[in-house]
Amino acid sequence: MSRARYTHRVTMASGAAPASIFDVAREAGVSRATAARALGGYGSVSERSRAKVLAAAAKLDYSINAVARSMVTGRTMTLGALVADVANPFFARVIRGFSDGARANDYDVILVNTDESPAKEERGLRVLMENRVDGILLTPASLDKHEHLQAAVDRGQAVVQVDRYIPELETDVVVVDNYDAARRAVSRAIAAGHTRIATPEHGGADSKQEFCRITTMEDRFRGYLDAMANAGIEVPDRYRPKARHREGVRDAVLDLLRGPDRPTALFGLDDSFMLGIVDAANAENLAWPADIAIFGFDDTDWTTVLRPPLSVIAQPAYELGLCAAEALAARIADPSRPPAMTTLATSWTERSSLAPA
Amino acid sequence: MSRARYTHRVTMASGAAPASIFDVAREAGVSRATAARALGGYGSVSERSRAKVLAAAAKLDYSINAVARSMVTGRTMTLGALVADVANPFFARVIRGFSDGARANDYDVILVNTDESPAKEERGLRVLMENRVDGILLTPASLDKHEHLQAAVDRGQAVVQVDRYIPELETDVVVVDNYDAARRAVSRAIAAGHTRIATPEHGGADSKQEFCRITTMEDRFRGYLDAMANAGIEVPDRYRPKARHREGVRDAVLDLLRGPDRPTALFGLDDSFMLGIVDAANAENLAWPADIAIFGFDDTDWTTVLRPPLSVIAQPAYELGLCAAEALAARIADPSRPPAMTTLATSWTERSSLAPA
DNA sequence: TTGAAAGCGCTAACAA
DNA sequence: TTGTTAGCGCTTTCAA
Repeated sequence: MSRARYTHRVTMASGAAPASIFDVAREAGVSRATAARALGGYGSVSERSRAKVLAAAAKLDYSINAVARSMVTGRTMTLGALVADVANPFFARVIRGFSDGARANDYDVILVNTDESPAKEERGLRVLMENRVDGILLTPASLDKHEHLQAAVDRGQAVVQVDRYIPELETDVVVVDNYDAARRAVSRAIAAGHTRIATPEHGGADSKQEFCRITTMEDRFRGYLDAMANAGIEVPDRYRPKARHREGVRDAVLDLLRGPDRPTALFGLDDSFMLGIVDAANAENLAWPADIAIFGFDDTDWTTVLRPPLSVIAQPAYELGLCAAEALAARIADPSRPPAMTTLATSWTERSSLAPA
Repeated sequence: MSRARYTHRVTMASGAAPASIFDVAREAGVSRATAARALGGYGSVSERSRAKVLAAAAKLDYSINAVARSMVTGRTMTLGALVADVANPFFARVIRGFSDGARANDYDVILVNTDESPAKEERGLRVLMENRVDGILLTPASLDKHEHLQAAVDRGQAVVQVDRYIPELETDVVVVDNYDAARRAVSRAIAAGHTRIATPEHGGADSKQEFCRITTMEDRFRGYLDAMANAGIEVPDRYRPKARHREGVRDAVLDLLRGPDRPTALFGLDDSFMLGIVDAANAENLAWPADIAIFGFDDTDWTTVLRPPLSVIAQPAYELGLCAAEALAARIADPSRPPAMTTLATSWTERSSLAPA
């Protein structure tokens, strides 16, 4: 019986067990159900009861036990964020947007990093599902390995893919127009007079980690290739070295800059690629745009601190996360609605001239 | 009776309710207790039973319900991160470290942003406590308003303060040696020959948000003042304009650069201050270190992309979060141990010369 | 080694 | 409007 429990509590150290709804009900002189109704704001309660309950709750410093509530409602009011790496500024902004969107819909956010590793992704997914999150934001680690994701979706887990996506997975998707953004930016450079435009491609070996294909990078690269092709410009293989990470890109670009037919423009596929490109230009003592034009993805803080500031494609990272939260909230409310793909617009900000010297 | 429930389930859409430990037990032909012991790896179970249970679990695609487990164990194996803003690269790295440290101790992380607002902090704290997190990482929003934090600590909530702290709160603390780092860096600049060193101070009005004092910024500023005082250099008021955010700092520094007695060096108290300082130097077309020396806090990506790269104080942001997670794990394991303050070392990286022209 | 049964704190169906 | 009661899925005594 409950009595035993309360007798027990008295013998415990102060503050050990927080007041339960039972305590509040007793203090207020009503039943648990009435107390729950008053505190939860559902059902009907008389003004008098409500006042008594609220007073009792305040007196006892009552804090609802969300775990117990989840137990019976079957909903945790929690969303999972399974992203590559919060320390990456882009994902950090996505998560901020997701967090705000979740909050606006009364959800909390559990964060798990995958480091783009399918194995960690699988582990993280399991953890989130064990915690019975109501929905999951996912930036899939790999286009290829995703049986675990398929299994989760098959089980009915609400999932939204963000930034990149696995086409086979029938989930909501929130992305930006990567292909178009890249194609338009490169076309802009071509229109400005460039023909020798190089773009380090995402890929290549890495001792630490297997390579995982990502739609985002592939779409952007396709945009580059198509812009060049549309203009009738051939892209020599050496203008598209495969590289990863700031350092790898730096080295690849250095090779390029020191070799024959030096490109007149460099296009960066994301923030780390841009950093590597600028590193290489700095190392070769090239000024932009006089010696070389630099443009590419992600309008991070630092792009405006350079002299001159870089021309960039800005992604609505925050909105990506915000939309993802809204998509999940909508799907949870109506699981039967067909999966939707939301494509947010990027914006092109031309700062330093793109024209060749 | 349970039977009713299972009859019910059959009529539900496929995949609606995941298998419970009851289902696994039935499938394996053992009791719930035995199934739980086999699955949870506690108590004693015969090899034969264990095998049967594991096989049944695999067959039913069983996923333990962490909510139900928390209900009975009284632990959620979840930690809360109540930080200013994940989108801030510094906090993003702290959170990454925290997340890794949590994972290493089998905890998950719930993330809540406070935007340095005591009101949001209070709300976030309530949410986390309602979710019965086992511990909370906190970057307190304000030195002044913290009754809610005191209440949480009084209730026995495990808390670790990170980056900055409220001395009155008896909790574990993980910070860096802000005062020392600032004092040493400024002393270094003085030794290099500077006397006119200006430092925008954290403060001033903001229409959007009330101002909140933070130990971190105050410690750093004290370090600057003491370094100057120790060298017998007087700091005119105009060398310490109050400012906030990149833009505010930029404007304040512009004033300074355009006025009389232009400083020969600028010290930035954090990443956004550094950005504002560089913005101002760029706007005035000043080159560093020839026209003005720039140095300060946070070794972010972009400080090495400038030409020449900036001299900076690097904070172990990741380790800050990692240590916080360890501190919480230790406190949860032994709530009676006395609160400890961990101070991590910063490192000074001198890149561009600090010497005045 | 196993099983029966109590109960964690809450919600929700039903009855009064 | 209120109270009674039956669970949610799990862990954990206590017996067998």
